[in-house]
Amino acid sequence: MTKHKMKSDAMRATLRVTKALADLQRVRILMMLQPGELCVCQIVEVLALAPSTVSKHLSILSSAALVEMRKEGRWAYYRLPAGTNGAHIRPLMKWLGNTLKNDGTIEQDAGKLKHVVSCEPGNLCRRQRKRD
Amino acid sequence: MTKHKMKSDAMRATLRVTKALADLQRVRILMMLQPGELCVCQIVEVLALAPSTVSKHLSILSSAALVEMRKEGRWAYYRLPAGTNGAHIRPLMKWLGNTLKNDGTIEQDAGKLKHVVSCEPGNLCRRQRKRD
DNA sequence: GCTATAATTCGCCACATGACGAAACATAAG
DNA sequence: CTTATGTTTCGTCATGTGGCGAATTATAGC
Repeated sequence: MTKHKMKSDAMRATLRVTKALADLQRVRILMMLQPGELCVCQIVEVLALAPSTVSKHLSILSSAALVEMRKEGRWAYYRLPAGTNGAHIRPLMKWLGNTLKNDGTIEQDAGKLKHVVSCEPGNLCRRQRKRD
Repeated sequence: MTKHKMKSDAMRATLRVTKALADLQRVRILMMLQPGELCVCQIVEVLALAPSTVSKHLSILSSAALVEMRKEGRWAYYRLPAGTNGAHIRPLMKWLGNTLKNDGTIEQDAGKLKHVVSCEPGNLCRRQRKRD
């Protein structure tokens, strides 16, 4: 059963996930989200990339079901999928967390995050605009 | 300690692994190796790719420590790292196996493998040469 | 030593991917 | 309604990646 023309649906989903994990910036995002949800501008601040670039990364992570999104007003908050939704990829996240223990980049990102989360998103984006 | 200029060694290793997993052919190879070691020409036979291409894939998997190699005469046998060597990536392989349960491509590969392993490597390569 | 052969390395090409800025979109504020 | 602003989409470009065949390497057999 479920044979004709299904052409490896599982493989497609699997590769969406592994490809999503095969990029430095996306791994940094996932690790940043471990403590809790973040809005796009906060991620932009830590990664120091163009908003459009970060948005693209988030959409790739989203397609792989590695993150979930929530809109609140003008802001978009991203988080790791909780509960049943995240069950499938939980082992991967655990592996990621283990292999990246003590990684310099991740530690620095966590440091920056501490400062970033203490600001209102609004102030943050205003600051980003100033820099042009 | 271990700070100055180490520039995220863990991250480099992690990305070597995730990038290695982010390709259809390499995932097929890893799944093929679950039952046991295979020589290059057997893998070539199943994937139906040029030997040079398969060799490249195997070297990428090797750099990521996802496979080990053993030379016997003219033949090179590849296998999943066993015991302590494979401990780090075991969770990943387990996840891969789970998500690819019932995948069409993987099932077909397993089918081809049954026929391929029943031949001597020598005969196999002879057959491949014939096809030019 | 020479030939045959399994595997790898190299050079090349087509295509995928990540980066940016500009433009478009959606929602809050005036 | 109009403006301001956070995010996304689109177009473009530079770089990375996967594929092959030719050349190279290493080992078995004559």
